[in-house]
Amino acid sequence: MKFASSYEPGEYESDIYGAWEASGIFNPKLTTKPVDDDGDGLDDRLASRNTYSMVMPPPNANGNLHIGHGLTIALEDSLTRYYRLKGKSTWYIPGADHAGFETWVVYEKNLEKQGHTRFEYSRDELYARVWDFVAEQRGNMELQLRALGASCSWGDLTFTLDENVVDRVYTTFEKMWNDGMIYRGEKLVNFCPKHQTAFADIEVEHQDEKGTLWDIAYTYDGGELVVSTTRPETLFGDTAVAVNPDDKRYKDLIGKTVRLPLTDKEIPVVADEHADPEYGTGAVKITPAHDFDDFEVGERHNLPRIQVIAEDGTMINVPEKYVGLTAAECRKQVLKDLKGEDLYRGEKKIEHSVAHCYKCGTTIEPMLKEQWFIDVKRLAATAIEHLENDEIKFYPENKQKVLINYLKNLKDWNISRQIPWGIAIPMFKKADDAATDEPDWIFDRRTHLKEIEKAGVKYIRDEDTFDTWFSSSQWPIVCTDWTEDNFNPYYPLNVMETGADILFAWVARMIMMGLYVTGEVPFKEVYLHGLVLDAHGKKMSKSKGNVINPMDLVTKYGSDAFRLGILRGRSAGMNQAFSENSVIAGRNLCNKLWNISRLVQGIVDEDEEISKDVYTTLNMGEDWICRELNDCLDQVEAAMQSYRFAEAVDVLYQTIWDKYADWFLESQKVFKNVPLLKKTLETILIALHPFAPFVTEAIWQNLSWTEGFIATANWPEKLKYDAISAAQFESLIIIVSEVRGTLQALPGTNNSKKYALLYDNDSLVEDNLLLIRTLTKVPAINALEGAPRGLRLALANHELYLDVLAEVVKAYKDSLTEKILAVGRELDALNARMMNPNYVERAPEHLVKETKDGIKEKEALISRLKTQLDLI
RNA sequence: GGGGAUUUAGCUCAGCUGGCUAGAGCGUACGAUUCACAUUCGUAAGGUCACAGGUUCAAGCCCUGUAAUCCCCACCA
Repeated sequence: MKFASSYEPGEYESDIYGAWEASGIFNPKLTTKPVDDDGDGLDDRLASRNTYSMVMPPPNANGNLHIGHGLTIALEDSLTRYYRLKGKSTWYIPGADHAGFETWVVYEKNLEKQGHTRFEYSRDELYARVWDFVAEQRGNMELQLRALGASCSWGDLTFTLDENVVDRVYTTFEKMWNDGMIYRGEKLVNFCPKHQTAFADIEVEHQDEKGTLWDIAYTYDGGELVVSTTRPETLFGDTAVAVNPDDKRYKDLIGKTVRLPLTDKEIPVVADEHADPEYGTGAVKITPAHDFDDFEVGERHNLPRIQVIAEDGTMINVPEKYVGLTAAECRKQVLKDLKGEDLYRGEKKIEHSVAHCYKCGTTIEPMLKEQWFIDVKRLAATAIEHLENDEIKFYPENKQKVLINYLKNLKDWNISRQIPWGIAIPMFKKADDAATDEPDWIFDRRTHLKEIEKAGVKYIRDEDTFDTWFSSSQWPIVCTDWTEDNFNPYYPLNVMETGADILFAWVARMIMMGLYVTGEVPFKEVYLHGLVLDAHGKKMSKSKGNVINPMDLVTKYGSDAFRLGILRGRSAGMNQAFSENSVIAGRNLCNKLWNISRLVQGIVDEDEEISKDVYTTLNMGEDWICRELNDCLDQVEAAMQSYRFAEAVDVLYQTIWDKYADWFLESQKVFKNVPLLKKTLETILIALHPFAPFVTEAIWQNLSWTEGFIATANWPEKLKYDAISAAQFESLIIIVSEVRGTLQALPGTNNSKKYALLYDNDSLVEDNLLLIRTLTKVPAINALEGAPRGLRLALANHELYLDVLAEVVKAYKDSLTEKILAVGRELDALNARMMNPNYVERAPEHLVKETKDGIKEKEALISRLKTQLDLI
């Protein structure tokens, strides 16, 4: 016997994955290069284009997968496998991320542990070291993807630092440079003093904190202007004081100057909307080099920018006594000195939000730096145009609007990072001593060289690297091997599946860059998943100790169980709870399916004649299951079409368990239809395969009559059945359920063994005596002779009695009365509906008819129940 | 300040274009059991669909308002 009594995933999963991978079935059938086998000069692929493509959001190359990856793979692989069964040339392209900043942080910590710092090495040395570090750690993640069943095309795995990625990034950058979309600007950037790098706006986290607002007097002849600030230490960088133009209090001061405290400087008073008359004193000190708003005020009024805090967080360009102090020390000293000079005018506690480094939590210091920026106006405008044109369908739908809203307010994109671990920015600066007419900066791909020479002029490499999102934004282009001069059947991607949290950081940028490079949107649909929360809906975090490791669950319950479990109760864009229980439910389904197969194989084995392959339906249970399976296939297909994964899994669960096993297979213990058993089992196995690939394949390989891999089977065709016969089985289900329910409700235990069933004038029952007896377990079913006796069942169109003594019926009286009342209430509701002339007139005809039929049925039922009650 | 969500059974969630007599899993209660499966089988209890109005023959679903919870963006001198 090939089938053990329970399914042990650990015994099958890795072998199955190995066999799949070795067979090459995960590779796309169509190439990305032109094919002309028939020699007609036309690309043959155009005719046979039937593709389904998707890229995997690349997990960190040297990390481990977390629960979010588990969900990602469950979603993406289900789609991939579904469309593969549907006959598409599927291409699920795996990736690995160099995870610029993340990896750098880990590496730098490592370096520090060994007593070194980044400053001891050149950028090239650091890059080489991190490369080795990553290479050492690499591979785990890829094994874990396999364990989760990801049916991706491994030969096409793209690492974000691969040569072709860098190539594409440089090509795009060059195009943008030539198009004048790249500029070098001295701007304020979010700078983390600990990590010594700049961040994009999107990478900083704001937190509400308590702070102090100090009032400081800026004097002038004949008075003083009191300003409010949370950062007194930056006053040395003040180049103006702003007041609101409508603020009557300060009207006369506009255009005059005031004395900058603790210095002998005079700074102007300017009128600017930025000053809010309601806040503080209504007068704001302007420090363009250390505050984002002040920077803008400075631009409007052409104010100088004086940097007073250096990258290491100490004071520069300040009076002698403050130089070299840390910002915090300087603040203390300044406050003390202000008090000493009687310029301190009080303080109050406030709450304000402060930017922090998302990795280390250090307060972000806005820092004046020369950086590379992308002018996003054109990119954003084009993206908005295509989005408003509905060229990309979003799941959930509302994200389309959210994205457009974001793009409308997008600021220029800082793409420089001061981290060695990344793609070098291919820009070179003219050496200082080269006084020629040549441009200051030139583009060149030779980033492996520290300096280059062009037309006799020496240029020195910019040491910065690209923001990871700049290269990631071209991921669909790179992964599908898209080129300018070649038709590509896999671009645009059919779908982009990723986390809702990176809608702005990644999805927005892929759309902008995809359009810029290829002129087409990079994908047709976007599915965004939310966070996986713990069982109580709380965010998982190490500090809370509620982190669930997907691989632990895979080991414990199997890969399929994990996939089924994590898809359950999940819908697009929502943060949703997850617990081991749902994985257990998934495990149970796998085991159920295993045992279903075990039973079917057993019946097939006993079959004496070699059965025909062609099935026919011979009795109503068989017609019924065909109808139900067709219905199930319809629902699964509809669900997959609109990314309702949980619903697809749910429908399959119900169909397999409650319909196939509980009713159809039970009925097959009476009538055995071997060809149909084979056919229907194949149907449910294939339909479940996208979600539970391993157990379905394990069964497929163990069954005696199946061939090849289920992973490349054809999606099942609809089954043929007789509709009337199928409907009759529905009646039989109602009869059996009523018998079971009534037997349970009767006093005593083991009732099903005690009481026989009596029927009168009922062909459905008469024709199915054995089946009903098997399903209800009653000892006998007899034709009623003479007057009715026993307990009449509350069924509309059947004359069925349980052969029980009068006293047992009496004990059942209360239940009977209750039942009559319940049916009465339902009848009243239906009658009320029919009494409403508007309903009869305006509701669709079929509903009115349904209501009428319902009334008749309930009336008949009540009269029968009443007769029964009268007999007692 | 701007934007986006959520609120349905004890818990976690479905309920797509209004037709609902509101579903599932888990949990609970009761019962079963050599003969595919205790990772099992059967039966049942459990809901003012957050609240208040409105539209409609008909509202969990649409509209208006309220409350609670959450997220994102901007601002906070």
